[in-house]
Amino acid sequence: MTADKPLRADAQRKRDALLATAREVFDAGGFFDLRFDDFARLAGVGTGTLYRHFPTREALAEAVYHGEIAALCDRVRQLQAALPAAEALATFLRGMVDHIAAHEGLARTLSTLMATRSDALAEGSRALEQAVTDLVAAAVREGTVRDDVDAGAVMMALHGIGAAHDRPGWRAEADGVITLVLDGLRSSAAIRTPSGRRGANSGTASS
Amino acid sequence: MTADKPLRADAQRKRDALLATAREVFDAGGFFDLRFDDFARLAGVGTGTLYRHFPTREALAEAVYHGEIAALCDRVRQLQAALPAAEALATFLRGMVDHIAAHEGLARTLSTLMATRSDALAEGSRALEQAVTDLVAAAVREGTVRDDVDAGAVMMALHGIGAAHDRPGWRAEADGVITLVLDGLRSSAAIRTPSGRRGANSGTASS
DNA sequence: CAAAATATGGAGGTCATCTCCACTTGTCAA
DNA sequence: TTGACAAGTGGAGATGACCTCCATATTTTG
Repeated sequence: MTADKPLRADAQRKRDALLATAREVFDAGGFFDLRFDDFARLAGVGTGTLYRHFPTREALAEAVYHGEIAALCDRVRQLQAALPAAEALATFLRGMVDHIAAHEGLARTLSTLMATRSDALAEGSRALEQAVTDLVAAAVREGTVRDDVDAGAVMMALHGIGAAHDRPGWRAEADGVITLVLDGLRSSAAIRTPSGRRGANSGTASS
Repeated sequence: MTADKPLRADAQRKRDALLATAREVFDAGGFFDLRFDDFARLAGVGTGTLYRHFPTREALAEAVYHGEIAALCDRVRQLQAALPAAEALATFLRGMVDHIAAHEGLARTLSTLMATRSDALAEGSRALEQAVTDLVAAAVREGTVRDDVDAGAVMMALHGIGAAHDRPGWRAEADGVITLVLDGLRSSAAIRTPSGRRGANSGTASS
């Protein structure tokens, strides 16, 4: 995937400068308010160079995002190694809320990107999704989590939390979502609903 | 809120044309791929007229969105009148997934708007949020739903479903989220977790 | 019917995005 | 070290979307 092309020394330096500046702006949340050209100047490179390294805004974002994802994946694996799966999952999800809370700008930027151009970003976040899926699968094997709900649902809920981060009562609501998801995931909940499969299509709210 | 100004006959006709076209493009999901000027031509009006009626893309979207929201609010109230609150809530949430599935383009457009410019849209969706909040409150009074989780959490989960609508296994995952939320909302789940308040800050995933 | 009020539409200004290429910088073999 | 070729740079300017402005057209009213 990452075919390391021997990049020229000079080029590497510029690229790093771009990436460093991007990270700053990204985290400050002003990623979309800044003219792309000015962004180049801010990083101390010419527009041409900026476009050479990152053809689009999204490409740049994706590069920054990549490191972030890697760190989160590491954390998932650390937790999985240290705790029972169900607990690891709970801790990770709670920690995710803290993390998003601590990096508001980043969350904002990411959700915007997700909504507009999901192609590259969705691809990049696949790794995190895989890690979470593994964790959920482990919890299912433990018997502490129901097996009739896809791990993707957890990602979806997480996505909702990130995307809605500018709501007034965000923190409380985000904690609420996590609580609902975790309690909903307990196997006993599945037992309490023995009918199993739930109908997919029913009354539709016509517009 | 909607102070009806006596609009000139001609103006009303143009406005309707704009709105009708908007709804089509909106539903087709091409709302952001279409040049705003071309949009005017498509509706058979001049650019000036377009901008007179809807100063920004968002304003136009908001106008379309408004009707949608009203319909959903109606549905919430109908269900609440016809069923026990907990059941009404479940039916509404399941129905929402059907609805989003049936209007993919609209869901896509809305989530994009939410992410980019939440001001007007968030304001417009307040009505729906209020209706859902009422419904949850009724279920809490019934005793069929826990009282320690904000109704906003449900909206957040819903938001996540809408925003992630282009995932491969969307339908199954969306149903999964709803299942988790509904099972998580059962009062008994709260009883099973008697410690009550959950810590807000713990280990953070440093980046 | 005339005139006053209201609305139209599209030509053109403004500004962010992106391309292109003359020039600079790095690399490598001799 | 040096020359020469490859690799990269940067910013001037083309492109094209967004929005404003106002001379003209359409309604409404007295």
